[in-house]
Amino acid sequence: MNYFVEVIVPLALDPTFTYAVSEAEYEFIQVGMRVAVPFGRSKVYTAVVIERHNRIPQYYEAKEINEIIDLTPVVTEKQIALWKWIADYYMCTIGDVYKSAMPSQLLLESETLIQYNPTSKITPDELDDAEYLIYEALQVQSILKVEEIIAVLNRKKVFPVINSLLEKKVIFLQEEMVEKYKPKQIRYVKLAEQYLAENGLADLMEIVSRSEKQREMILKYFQLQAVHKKPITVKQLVEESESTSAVVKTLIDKEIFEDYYLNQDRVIFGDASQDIIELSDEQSKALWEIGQSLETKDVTLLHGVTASGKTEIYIKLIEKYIAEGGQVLFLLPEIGLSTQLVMRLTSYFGNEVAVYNSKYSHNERLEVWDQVLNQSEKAKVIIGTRLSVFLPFQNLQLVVVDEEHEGNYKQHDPAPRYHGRDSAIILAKQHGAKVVLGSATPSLETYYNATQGKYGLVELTKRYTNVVLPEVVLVDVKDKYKRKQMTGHFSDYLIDEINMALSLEEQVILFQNRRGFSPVVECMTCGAVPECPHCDVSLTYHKYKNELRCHYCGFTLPMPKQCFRCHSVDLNTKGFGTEQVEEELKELYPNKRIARMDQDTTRGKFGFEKLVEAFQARQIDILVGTQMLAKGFDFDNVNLVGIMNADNSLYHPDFRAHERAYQMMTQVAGRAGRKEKKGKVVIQTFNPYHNIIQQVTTYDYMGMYKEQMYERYNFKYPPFYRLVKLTLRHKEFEKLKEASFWLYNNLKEQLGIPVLGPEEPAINRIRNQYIRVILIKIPQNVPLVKTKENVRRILKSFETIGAYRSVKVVANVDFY
DNA sequence: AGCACGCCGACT
DNA sequence: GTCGGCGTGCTC
Repeated sequence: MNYFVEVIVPLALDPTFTYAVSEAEYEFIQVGMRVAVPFGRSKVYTAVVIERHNRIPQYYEAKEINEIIDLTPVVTEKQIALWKWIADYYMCTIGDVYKSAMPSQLLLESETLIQYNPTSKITPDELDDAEYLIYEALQVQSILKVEEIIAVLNRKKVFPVINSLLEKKVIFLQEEMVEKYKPKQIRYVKLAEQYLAENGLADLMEIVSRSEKQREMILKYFQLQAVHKKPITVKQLVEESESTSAVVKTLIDKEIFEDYYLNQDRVIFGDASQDIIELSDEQSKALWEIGQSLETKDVTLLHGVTASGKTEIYIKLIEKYIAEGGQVLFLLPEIGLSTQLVMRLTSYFGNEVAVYNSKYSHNERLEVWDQVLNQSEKAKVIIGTRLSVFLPFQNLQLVVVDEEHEGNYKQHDPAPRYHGRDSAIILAKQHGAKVVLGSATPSLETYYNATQGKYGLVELTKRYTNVVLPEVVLVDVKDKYKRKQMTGHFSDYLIDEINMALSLEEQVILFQNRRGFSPVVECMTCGAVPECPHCDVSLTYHKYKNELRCHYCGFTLPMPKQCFRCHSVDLNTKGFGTEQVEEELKELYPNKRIARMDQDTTRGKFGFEKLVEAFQARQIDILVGTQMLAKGFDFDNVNLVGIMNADNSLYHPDFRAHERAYQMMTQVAGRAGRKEKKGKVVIQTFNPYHNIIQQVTTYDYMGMYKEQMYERYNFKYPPFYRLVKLTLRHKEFEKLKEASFWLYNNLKEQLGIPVLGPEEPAINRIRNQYIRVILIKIPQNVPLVKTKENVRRILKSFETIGAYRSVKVVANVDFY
């Protein structure tokens, strides 16, 4: 009998791979265990077993695995099923998913090591120069890495030399698996067993009667034990008894104490607080409705206006599910921007919460993984970003997706290009768990699903403290300019409002959806605008460093003194960003404390938190910022919010621009008046009669929904059509053009559904690569899976055409 | 994706 | 003559 395992390797390769195992290994291995496998000529990868079988491969000989890494599975079958779903749905390989789903420590690294062969009979004069250099180096250091050999020889190609040395048997290769994770351990003490009996303490006192220090320590131990009922660390014991570790050592030597080590969990929160959450009538009703809805529907949308107190409802829900022993996943679009919410949940649930996101250290991530896998008490609730859908849940009962409409849930850059919310719904389905989606401004897709009865719907129309929604005032900037009532980018009305707020010692938030000082520099003589030499975009002016910067590739240029084309010195800046708003404010309010919040000022590790804290502590009077401001932070002392320019968010060449603009403005507006007082929102715009702006002012979500849905229907967009975007890149314009037409024509002919393109995007070159985009629109009545299979097939045949092989194609499903 | 192999141009 | 460029094919 032959024994094989089917494994996934952490590479962007479609197939799974077959390896041979011995009978004993076969018996031992379970699906979900990791094995180290040789792959290609000299690599060793950590693969995960997804099947055990006896089918002998017909066209090749299976290699043997190197070793089995785990004693028990670290990946569950449900996880593998989810990986398959993601790979299928988002059109990537399962290896891509595997690679990004696992904590890096579980994906061991292989490093090729070169070792001197002591039994070699070759003498140095039989070697050429390069070979001799390596030989010599190995006399000093018996093991060398390939990269060290590169350094020794001072050249890149070293394999021929290594190969020749291997042939001459001067050296041999060693593939060493490096286990990177070492759990941080803490030393604890406990009483030796014989003293655990009733009269143990008395016996002990007898034994140590001659040492006061030892007696004290033992008494302290009993005391601590009685109070905390938890394991006692050596450190704690030494500190509390004001003693030294020498005393501990003596007691251990006397076999009174025993020491032992436990892994420290690096993510530590305090004990659960005794916060008592009292729901308002409105909230209780919503909670009850969610419960009812989840009886029949797997997914329910909680649509509640800003500051309607969704968090309290989530907490009550979570409490109910963990009381039943289930695991709960709480998804956020971005941890960094939700500090307040995370604090709220962690302080409420204390040690039962674990946070999982990519910014945490690898060790912390691995700890959370293990806790979830082992259903630890410390990980009943997982708060995390989209990445958390990959955790090895055992008994998931509830998933909450907060700010469900956020674009951050979608991963764009490296494959897998998955959507956190949608993947979470699939994850929940596997576990038979319930899903609650929450938002003040639900995405059209979700709201559509709710109106179609696919999801349940619960609405909260009142704010938590019964404060009315802020009043929204529109300022027609065009008119204000005409009447000369503008100071810089501030209308007289907005200035009056700011003055009023400041005089009441309230804080003000101003929103400008663009960072930097002013986006572009223009020559006033010839109209030339400096552009990035690698990308097809204009450079952005950053006053702080007085330089021009490309937001796509990071290229920078010192601010030129003259126009690059006509050498005129008359250069001017067009448009404006957060930095300019901040400048103008400093002139208007020289005595006030003004701060700016955008990607540039929050870059540092806790830059964002620091700003939030400073604002909370009222050390900032006026805060200017980008989108970041819109993401759930609640401050009591803000009643005025100004939107500097509502228009630039309206005119993106994107079918979601209007929906996004509505969501963003509504969210920003929601920052105003969260406590007792009714807030005010001032929107400066050139288009006060634009529908979206009108809908924002009247909080007309339904109006926006209906109008946008009408457009989506007419122009064949989601939710009526599913979109797949194919992006092609190549450094040669002509080749790319030809290749993209070939692909377009084949898709068009074979799919029989709308295919658009191949379009040259507005930015048609990034990092010296030209770009073309093809858009596939899949109607509701056309089978999705079948269509994607066809697209895959066509892409395969595209790849077999020699001339197009160097053209990179990336598929992005549901890219919005 | 990596990575080796193999075939072509620019230098010791 | 070699070094190093990139196109091509393969990985169980």
